[in-house]
Amino acid sequence: MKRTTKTISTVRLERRILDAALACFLENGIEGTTIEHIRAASGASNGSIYHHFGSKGAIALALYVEGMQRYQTEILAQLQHETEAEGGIRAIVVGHLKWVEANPELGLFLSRAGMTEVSGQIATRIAEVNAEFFRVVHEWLRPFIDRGDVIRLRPALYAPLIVGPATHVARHWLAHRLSVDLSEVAEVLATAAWRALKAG
Amino acid sequence: MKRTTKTISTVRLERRILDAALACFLENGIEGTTIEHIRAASGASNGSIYHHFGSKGAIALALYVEGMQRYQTEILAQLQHETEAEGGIRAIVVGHLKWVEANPELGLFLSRAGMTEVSGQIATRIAEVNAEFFRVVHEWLRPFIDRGDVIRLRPALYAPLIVGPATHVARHWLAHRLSVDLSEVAEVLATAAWRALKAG
Amino acid sequence: MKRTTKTISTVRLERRILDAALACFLENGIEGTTIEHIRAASGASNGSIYHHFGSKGAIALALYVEGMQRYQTEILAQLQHETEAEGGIRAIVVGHLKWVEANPELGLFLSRAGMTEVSGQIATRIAEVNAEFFRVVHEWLRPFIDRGDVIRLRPALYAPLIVGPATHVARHWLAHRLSVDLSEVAEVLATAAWRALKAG
Amino acid sequence: MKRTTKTISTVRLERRILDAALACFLENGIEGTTIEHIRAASGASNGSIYHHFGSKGAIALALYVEGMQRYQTEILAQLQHETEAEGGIRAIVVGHLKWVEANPELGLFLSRAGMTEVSGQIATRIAEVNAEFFRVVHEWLRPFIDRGDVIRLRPALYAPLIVGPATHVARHWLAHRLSVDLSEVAEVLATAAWRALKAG
DNA sequence: GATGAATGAGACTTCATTCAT
DNA sequence: TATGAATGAAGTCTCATTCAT
Repeated sequence: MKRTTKTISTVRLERRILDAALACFLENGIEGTTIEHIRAASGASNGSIYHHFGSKGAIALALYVEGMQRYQTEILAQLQHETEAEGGIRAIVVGHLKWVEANPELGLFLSRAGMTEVSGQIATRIAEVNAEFFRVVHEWLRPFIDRGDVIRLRPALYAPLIVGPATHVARHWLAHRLSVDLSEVAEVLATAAWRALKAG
Repeated sequence: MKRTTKTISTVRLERRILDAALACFLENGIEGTTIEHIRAASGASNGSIYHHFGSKGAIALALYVEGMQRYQTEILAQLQHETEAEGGIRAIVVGHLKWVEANPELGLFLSRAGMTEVSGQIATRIAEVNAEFFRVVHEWLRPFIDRGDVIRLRPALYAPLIVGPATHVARHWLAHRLSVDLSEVAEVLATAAWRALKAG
Repeated sequence: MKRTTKTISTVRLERRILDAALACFLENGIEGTTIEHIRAASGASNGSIYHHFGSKGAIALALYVEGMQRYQTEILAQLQHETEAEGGIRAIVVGHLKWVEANPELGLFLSRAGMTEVSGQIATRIAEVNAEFFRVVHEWLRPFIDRGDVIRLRPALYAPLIVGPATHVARHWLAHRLSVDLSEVAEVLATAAWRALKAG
Repeated sequence: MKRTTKTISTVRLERRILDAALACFLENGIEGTTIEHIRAASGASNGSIYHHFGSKGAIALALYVEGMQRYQTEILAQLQHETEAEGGIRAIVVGHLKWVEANPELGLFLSRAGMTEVSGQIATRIAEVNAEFFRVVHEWLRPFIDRGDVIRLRPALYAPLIVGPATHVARHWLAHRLSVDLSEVAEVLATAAWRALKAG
C-alpha cells in the first residue's frame, strides 16, 4: 500500500515536471527556460527537480527521447500495415503530418531540439534516433526498389524525398508562418512524394 | 586621407567582428556565445564591439540579413536566366545545394537561426525574408502554372516541394550526419522535384 | 535474540558510517564532504545517517573525540611506565610518531581538524582536550623540574618543546611532503627534545 | 595622467578586495567566506571581484603567495646578517615569532591554508614555497655542520628542530589558546633550539 | 530503525551592458 | 573611435536537513 501510494505520487511529480518543462521550453526555448520557470509551472520545489533529473539538460533529453519514441512508434506502426510501395510512402507522409497536427507542441520541441546546439549528449541521441528511423524506412522500401516499383537512389536520399516537403511545411506551420489545414495538404504532399519516387 | 584610413580600418574592424561572431555562433550557438568569445576571436575590445553593434542580438541579426540576402540574390539571379518551368525548378534546387556547399558555415547559421527562438526582432525579419522569397518564386512560376506545365497547388506548397528535400539533405549534411557530394546529389533531387511538380 | 541482533547490526552501521566519513573527510576535507558522499561510501541511507548522528558536524565531532582519546590514552599509558625525566620525554616523542605512523589517516584528520575553522562546538572540544593533555604532561614532569633534572619554564612551553618538532615532521610526512621513516627519525627527535629540556 | 589615475584606483580596488578577503577568511575560514561577504567588506561589486580575480580560490592563492613571500623575505634577510650558527638559529626562531606577532592575521591565514585541503593549485604552491624555504635554510647551515658546530642530521630534520616548537607555540597563540608574550618566549625557544642542535 | 523523496536557502559564477577615460 | 574596468541581475546547481511512510 505504502509503496504503491509513494510510487504513484512520485511518478506524478516527475510527469508534472516534464509536462511543465515542455510547456516552458516551447514558450521560451530550452536556453530561455530557467529552472525557476519550471518550478513555478510544475509546483515542484527547485530541489525536487534536481532530485529527479539532475540538470536542465537531462529534462530536455528525457523529453526528446520520449517524444521521438512516440513519433517513431506511430509512424512505423502504420508502415507495417502497408503492402505496396505507394501505400507505404503515402502512409509516412500522411502519418508525419497527422502526428504533427495531433502533437504540435511536442513536434515544435523536437524540430527545434534537432537544430539547436544543445549539450553533446542530446546531439548524439538525436543522431542515433534519426539514423535508426531512416534505416528502418529504407529496410522496408528495399523489396520494392529491388522489384522495380521505386527508383533506385543512394539510401540516404529516400528520407529527404519522402518527408522533406512535409517537414518543410510542418516547420513553417508550427512557427505560425503558414496557415493551412495539414490533413488537407497531406494528400497533395503524399501524391508528390510518390510521383517523385515511383519508377518509370 | 586620415578619414579614408579611419573609415577603411573601421570597416575592417566591423567585418572582423562579424566574421569572428559567425565562427563563434557556429561553434557554440547564439546563446552559447558570449561577447568575451567574440572579443577574443576578433581581437576587438569589448567596448568596440558595443560601439559598432550595440548588442549581441544586433550582431546576429546583421549576420542573418547579410547571409539571407546573399543567398536570395544568387538563387533569384539564376532563376532569371531560365525560360522553362523545368529549367527554373532545377535551377532552384541545384542553386540551393551549390550555395550551401559554397557557404557551409553561413548556411548552417541561417538554418539554425531560422529554428531557434531568438529575439523577436530576428524572428520577424526571418518571416519577412522567407515570405518575400517564396512570393518571388511563386510569381515566377505562375505563367507556367497557368499554361498547364506545372500542377496547380495552393501557393504555399510550391516552396516545400521544390526545396524541401534539398533543405532536408543540406541540414543533415551540415550537421555532419550525412556524407555525400552535394553537387552530385543535386541532379537527383532536381529531377525528383520536377517529377513531383510537372503536370500530366 | 532479536534485540541483540538489532543492537549489533546498529552498532555496525554506526561504525560503518564513521569509517566511511573518516575516509571522506580525509579525501575531501570536512567541508568538502557531503552527506551524499558518506552515504555512498558507507552504504547507509541518507535517513539512517541522520537518524544516528543528527548532523554532519556531529559525525566530525564524534570522530575527533574518538581519535583524540585513542591518541591520549596510548601516549599517557606509556608515560606511566617511565620513572625518569629523560625516559618520559623520549616516550612522548617516540610514542607520538609511532602513533602517527600506525594511524596516519586519523592523525591527518586530527591535525587538520585542529586547524580548520569548524563549528564552534568542535573548536571548544579541541581546546578542552588539548588543555587536558598538556596539563597531564606538565603534572607528570613537575617532580623532575622541582628536583632540577629539567629546566624550569612557564608550563605552556613544555609541550611545544617536546612535541613541536615531532608534530612538524609528522605534519609534513602526512601531507606526503616528506618521505622519511618516522620510527627511525623518532630517536633523533627524542634526543633533541631531551637536550633542549635537560638542566645544566 | 588618466593612466596614472586609473592605475592607482585599480590597484586600490584590488588591494581593497584582498584586504577585505583576508579579513573574511580569518573570520569565517576560506570555505566559510562567501563572495557576498567579500563584496560587502570591500565595497567592490560582485562583478568587479570576478573581473580582477576570476574565482574565490584565486583570491586565497594570491593572499597566500603574497603572505609567504613577505614572511620568507624577512626571515631570510635576518639570516644573512649572521655569521655564526647560534646567531643564525636564534635569528630564525626569534624572527619567526616576531613576524607572527607583527602579522597575526596573515600568520593565522597562512598556517591554516597550509593545513586545509584547498584547491590543488594552492597545495602545490604551498609545497613549492616550503621546500624552497627549507632548502635555503639548510644551505645556510651547511658550512657550520661541516665545521662541526652543528650536529649532522638528515637535511629534512633541521627545519622541524628549529621552528617546530615556535610554530607550535605560535599556532596555539594565534588560536587564542595560549596567552603569552611571544617576544618574551622567543628567547627561551631560541635557546632550546640551539641546545638541541649544537654539537658536543 | 530505515528509507529516500522533498525542501529551499544560498553558493559560486557568468554575462550583457554601461561608462569614464 | 577605442578601451577595459565596473556593474548587478540572474542562472544553475548543491547540500544539509526534514519528514512521511
